[in-house]
Amino acid sequence: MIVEPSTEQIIKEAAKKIFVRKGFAGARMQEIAEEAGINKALLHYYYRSKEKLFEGIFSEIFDHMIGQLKQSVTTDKPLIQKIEDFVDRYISTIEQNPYIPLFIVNEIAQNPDRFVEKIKSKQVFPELAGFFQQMLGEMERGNIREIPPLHLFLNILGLCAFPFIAKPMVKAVSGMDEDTWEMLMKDRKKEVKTFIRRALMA
Amino acid sequence: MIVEPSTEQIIKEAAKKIFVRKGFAGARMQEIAEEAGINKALLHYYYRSKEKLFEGIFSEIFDHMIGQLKQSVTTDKPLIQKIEDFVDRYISTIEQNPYIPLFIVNEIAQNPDRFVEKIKSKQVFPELAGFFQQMLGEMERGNIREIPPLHLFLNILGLCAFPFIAKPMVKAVSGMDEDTWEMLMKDRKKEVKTFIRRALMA
DNA sequence: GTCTATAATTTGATAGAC
DNA sequence: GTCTATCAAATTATAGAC
Repeated sequence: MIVEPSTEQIIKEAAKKIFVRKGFAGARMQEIAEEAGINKALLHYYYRSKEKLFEGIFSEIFDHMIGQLKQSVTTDKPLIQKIEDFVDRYISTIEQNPYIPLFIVNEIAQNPDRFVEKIKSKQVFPELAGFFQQMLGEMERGNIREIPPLHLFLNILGLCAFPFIAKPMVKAVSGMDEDTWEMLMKDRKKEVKTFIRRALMA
Repeated sequence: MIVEPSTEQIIKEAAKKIFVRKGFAGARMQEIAEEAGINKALLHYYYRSKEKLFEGIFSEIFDHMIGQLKQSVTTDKPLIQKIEDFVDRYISTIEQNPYIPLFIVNEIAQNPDRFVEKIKSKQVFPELAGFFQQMLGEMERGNIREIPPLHLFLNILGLCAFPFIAKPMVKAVSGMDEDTWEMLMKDRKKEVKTFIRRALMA
């Protein structure tokens, strides 16, 4: 049974697409309306303002990413496998939404205060603390090499997310075409996992 | 002998500051004028339009970064030392201009075509090709472990740049204050170099 | 060169008919 | 709910005096 999407849903999808590509400052209500196949007035009928529309979109996207992030970290597996699950899941998520990481990082940078409160309520820190404890435990037991957990976490995030954040720059600088890029990314999960494993294993 | 900066130079500095923080779409000519301590009309007197002003700023910043990048890669040193020099230099450069990486990546993402031509003239690819050849050589000789050069290069770039690109997000998510962040970054060069060395050495 | 004042354009938001 | 028409504010750009 196929339900056709409500106007509200159509607007949300259109807004998501435009906001994610152009950012809040660069997005135009007119463009969102066109993308949705309606007019500007209707945008304001459903959402009172550009600000409110954006707020809804951003929350949805951010919650989804945080949710993904938590899932891999919360399981009961041994550290190395947990890290590799994290890499697989995180890169898969990004591959499906390649513009998202740059979008999130950018909007928070533009307006950090707006998000501090929202994020606190997400309670991601306890999960991370557990993850870090597990790292420290493995180091004490000599199973992995010494490295401050936060640096290791930054390394993992960076190895996963950076290529997608920097893709337009890398392609421009190297003159790489889209096919070559895709071939490169096809191996990315494997290469990242190998790189991390080598760095951690004594 | 101290020469006081010309109005043109003052404008350029002000514009750089505002553009880098807000991006092209988010920056306002009024704000740039205020930052420079002049009025909007004078901006248009020296640079014809917002677009032209931005173009000049971006080129200068981008050229500087590419120049830094090339320097470390072009020397005659052994690979591992070349990589470690690169990390030191790159992170130092970023620390002095923490907003630059996100700015560059973002503006290229917004308007890739604008830069393809400009970048080609920079001839960064030959230098990179030499760097990659050196990597392959070291792998053949068994001095470092096997890894596709482009992946290794992405890893190095990501490990250096990502923390600064994601700083606002990381701080927001973890509730970290500025002092703690600075303590973390104080060790960043060392941690990155160690991580890479471990991953490469058999 | 630098300013004030203002034009021209873009853009978010609303009024009101259907 | 959806549209057309229009307003109000913001923003880039220019004219013209000094």
